[in-house]
Amino acid sequence: MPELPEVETVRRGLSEVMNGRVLREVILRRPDLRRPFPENFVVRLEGRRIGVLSRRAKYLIMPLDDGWNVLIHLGMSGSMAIIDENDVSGERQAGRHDHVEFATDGGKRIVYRDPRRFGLMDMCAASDMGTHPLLRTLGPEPLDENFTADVLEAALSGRSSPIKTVLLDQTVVAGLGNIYVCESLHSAGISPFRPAASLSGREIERLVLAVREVLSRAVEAGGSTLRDHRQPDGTLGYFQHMFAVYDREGEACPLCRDRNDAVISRAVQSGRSTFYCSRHQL
DNA sequence: CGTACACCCTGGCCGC
DNA sequence: TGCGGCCAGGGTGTAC
Repeated sequence: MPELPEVETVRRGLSEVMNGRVLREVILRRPDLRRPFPENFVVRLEGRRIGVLSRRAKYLIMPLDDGWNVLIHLGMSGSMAIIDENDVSGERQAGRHDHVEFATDGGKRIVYRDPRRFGLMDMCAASDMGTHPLLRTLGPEPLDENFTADVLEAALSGRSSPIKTVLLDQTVVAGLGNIYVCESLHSAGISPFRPAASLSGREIERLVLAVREVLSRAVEAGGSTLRDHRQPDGTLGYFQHMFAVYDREGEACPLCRDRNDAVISRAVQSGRSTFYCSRHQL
């Protein structure tokens, strides 16, 4: 579930209760997620003051006042819940998939849930952000200025794999997942099956614009659900969003409204579902 | 190096 | 209601 817009939404929600706060207590309920937690994780966090939360690709970055950063990846099923300690007065019991808790000096408890445990947490010195193994190979941020048609064209050149697959490669562009790749290609009118290197300069320009548009609209949608619809249990990261093609096999293509024969198709590429409109994605 | 695929893990849904 | 099979938004390791 969590791709760039969802992680960004989580970051914004957590910022309100974590930025500038001291970590009063950290609880680990198991030794690992997808990989083990860093050595002495709890001790290295407790008592530290948090700086300003940021994000790189699908990683949440929590800077500490001793020059270390905590890296958090939500994997496929991770989410964060904000709990007000005054509301529950210690009677809350941890759910089966509540693996980590961060309690702050502001009276909030942030709970990391991840049923499938494909997420991870790691630590990285602020000076190593450019060299850390998890961050080093990441491509450009799609919403940054340096994600340009020229940069994408260079990354696509020499790649014979389908454009769908290549856009999922985090070294090409960082933060897209299966949903937003489908949405972006649909919006740009480009077939997911095209060899990446076969895209023309004009198509690549369209694709860059589409990626930007699709992602920023999703971030906006996340922001509004954050404001208007904070869930009762405080869960962040799951918000309703209307997709044009994703999971809409058999429905009419919203970009081909004049044609009642234009229907969303589903195919499997590299073992993952692709949703597309064969009429206008060429 | 680029590509294809199995795999990590749990839960939800569908058909029988 | 129970059960097997299939599916899921991510990333990595391995083999070719």
